Amino acid sequence: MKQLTAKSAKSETAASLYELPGHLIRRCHQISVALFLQECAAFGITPQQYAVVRVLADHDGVDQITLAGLAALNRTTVGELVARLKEAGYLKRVDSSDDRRVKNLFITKAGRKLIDDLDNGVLQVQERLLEPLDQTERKQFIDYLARIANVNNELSRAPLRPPRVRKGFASATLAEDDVSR
Amino acid sequence: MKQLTAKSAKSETAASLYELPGHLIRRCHQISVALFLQECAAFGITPQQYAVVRVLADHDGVDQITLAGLAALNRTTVGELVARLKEAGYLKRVDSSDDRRVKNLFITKAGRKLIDDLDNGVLQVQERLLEPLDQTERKQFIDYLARIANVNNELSRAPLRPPRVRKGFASATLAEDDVSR
DNA sequence: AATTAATATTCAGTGTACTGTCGATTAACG
DNA sequence: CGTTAATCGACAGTACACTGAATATTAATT
Repeated sequence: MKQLTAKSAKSETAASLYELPGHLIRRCHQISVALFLQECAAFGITPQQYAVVRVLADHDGVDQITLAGLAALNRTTVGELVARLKEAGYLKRVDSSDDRRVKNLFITKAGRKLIDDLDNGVLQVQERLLEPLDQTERKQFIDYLARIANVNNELSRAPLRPPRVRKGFASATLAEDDVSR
Repeated sequence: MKQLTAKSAKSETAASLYELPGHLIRRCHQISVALFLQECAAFGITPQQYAVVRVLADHDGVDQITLAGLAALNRTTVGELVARLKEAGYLKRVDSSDDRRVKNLFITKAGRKLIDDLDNGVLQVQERLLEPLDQTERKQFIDYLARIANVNNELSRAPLRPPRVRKGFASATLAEDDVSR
């Protein structure tokens, strides 16, 4: 038995492209990136590069795969980002002595300074992005985003991953809890 | 006079990376893309390619720049997408007789069939994406996204643009109004 | 009509975002 | 302890997402 709703009518396209969440999310992402680049133009840094350095500030010494998980980026993408950030002097790569496959990544002083310098700018970007919403709506919006991102995390091709606890390392940062929520 | 809030304390970083709307939007975008690719794997099509064909279905015969505006994509990106979609047989490119700079783009029967075939899949993608939210929240979320995208539209590096009314063309589709809202 | 300005497309270059595969190395298993 | 499995990083390949400049052409201005 056919449903007699509007959607079952053959020629009627489901919803306007301009109302599809996927399309809207892409546009919001474009705007977010544009605002970041504009705000941080003086530093010649991208949002993804910022995320990588920022993660490193809290998890100094991790390997690239772990870093990718913590930044929700693909391993190959992180490899390229790391190469550029190393070139720019914001991080260092050191061959691990424990595991000859691994390259440990360490934030430099310039990297820490970058995070400090960008702190206000990053906040302002978020402010400008959310300007169309009032305070209550902003909280809700962020909550919705977080729920969608976290509940569907494993559906992503580059999911967020907490750092694996490694052999003799007593994890200095209480990472596990921090990431998942 | 210094404010004595937490934020003025030097070492305290403003907000967790994982709570920044920009970062969350990127992760939601990743998930949205992953879901689309998975759902439409049989057709070998990406969300952006879908958007382009979809726009063309409503604005057959437009030039690339107009198409870029209607899909909120960069002109160069659209050029590449068009090349691939032409190769795949979903659209045709015809040199304009009016203006020798212009290449008019036309959707093919295969293109229209694609849109039809993908209709249900696209709806299911949105459904799965928004699953963490209840019906009321979904409406709100979409409204928030639309407001952020539309109010900040001009801040994007690839803003949404209604089609310019061209010389002797009585625009068949009521485009203007459709796009802005 | 000649100069200037604007527009459509393309090209070269950079950066993000993956997949699939490979070599080197380490961990797990029997 | 030796085979197998898993893991880290790199490479090749594809697609999206831009910027800035060049080319060709049309529109606007003097």
